[in-house]
Amino acid sequence: MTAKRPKVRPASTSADSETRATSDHHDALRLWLRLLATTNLIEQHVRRRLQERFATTLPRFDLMAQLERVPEGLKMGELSRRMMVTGGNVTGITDLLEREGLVARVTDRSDRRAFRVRLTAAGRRVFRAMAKEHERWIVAAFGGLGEREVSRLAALLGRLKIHIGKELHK
Amino acid sequence: MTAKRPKVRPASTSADSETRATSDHHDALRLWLRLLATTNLIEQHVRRRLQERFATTLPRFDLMAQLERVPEGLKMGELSRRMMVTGGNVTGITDLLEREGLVARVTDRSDRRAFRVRLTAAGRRVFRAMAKEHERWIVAAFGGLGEREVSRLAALLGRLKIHIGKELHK
DNA sequence: GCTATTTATTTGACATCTAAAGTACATGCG
DNA sequence: CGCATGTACTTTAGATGTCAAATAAATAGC
Repeated sequence: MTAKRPKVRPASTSADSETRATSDHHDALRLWLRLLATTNLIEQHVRRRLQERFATTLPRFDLMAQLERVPEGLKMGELSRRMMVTGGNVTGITDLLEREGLVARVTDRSDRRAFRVRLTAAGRRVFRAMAKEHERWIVAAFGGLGEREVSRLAALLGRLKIHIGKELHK
Repeated sequence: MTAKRPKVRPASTSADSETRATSDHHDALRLWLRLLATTNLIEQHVRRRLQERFATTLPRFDLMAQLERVPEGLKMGELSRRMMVTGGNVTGITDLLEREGLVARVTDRSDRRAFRVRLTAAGRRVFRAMAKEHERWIVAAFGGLGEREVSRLAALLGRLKIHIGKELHK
């Protein structure tokens, strides 16, 4: 494992399994902090721009993004599942978007408890403009990486995500 | 830009700049969504465990982690900077931790506007227990990756982070 | 020494979030 | 039919977050 690259490790000389485990721990922690920091950096960037350019927020953008792919609209529960947030949360965001006239709650004929949330014409128009810029921001954010690196990063994250999925049920 | 690496791309045959640009865009977007999803998965996992095992939250854990390294304590502003959150936010979290007896506000003799926030003895004890488990969770989360992959991922994220830093000022 | 500005923190108003309780409708089953 | 249970959403309470305004103390400049 350490064989391939006989890198100097400044802090620890010994290579017994005890020490090894410990530095692996620190590696994992450091990696986690870096992953978190990087993601947050991009996320904050996107939030700020959404605010500056469109006076809106990430959760609203996300909700609209879900709706844009489904012209008939989605039920609250469906939105909640797709966005991986609580129902109460979806209620709140939908309220605000409705107040802004970007989405509408349409009563569901087959189930009077439920309704479909859909983008309004204005909502669709606004979303398309936002999505276009949003994509530019993301492309710029990842512009420092070459095509090779992008696919490597995607592959590593893919493996990580799958492992976490299994880990989660313990 | 694209000139440097005339790599073959399995999915798309045409290689004119228009098509290239478009699929790069989608690659970047997909990568971003995966990065976000992976990070959130781990983060939610940690939050849930902190709640179950210690009836606490990630921001409180983070604040205590900052304090643990500095026995003399840190001023609110310093905490705010290190945690990369607003001052108002730090005020709130500190209030709660103080209410729980885990940190204490100590008046600063040299500046009557400020004070130092420090871990109490109980806070230090509790934090050490949490940190120990926290590290185990993280190690387990990244357990699917080998040492090689960990350092590759760290390197890629490092590059990304640096690029974003520059991008942010535009 | 005194005012103008800056710095440290708190407060207040809002937007997200979650978890848990409440409401209203749907559905299964005797 | 008529109730028991389940489902779809909303509501409420509490913790995070942000930004902007309010306080209070330190410091700069004249």
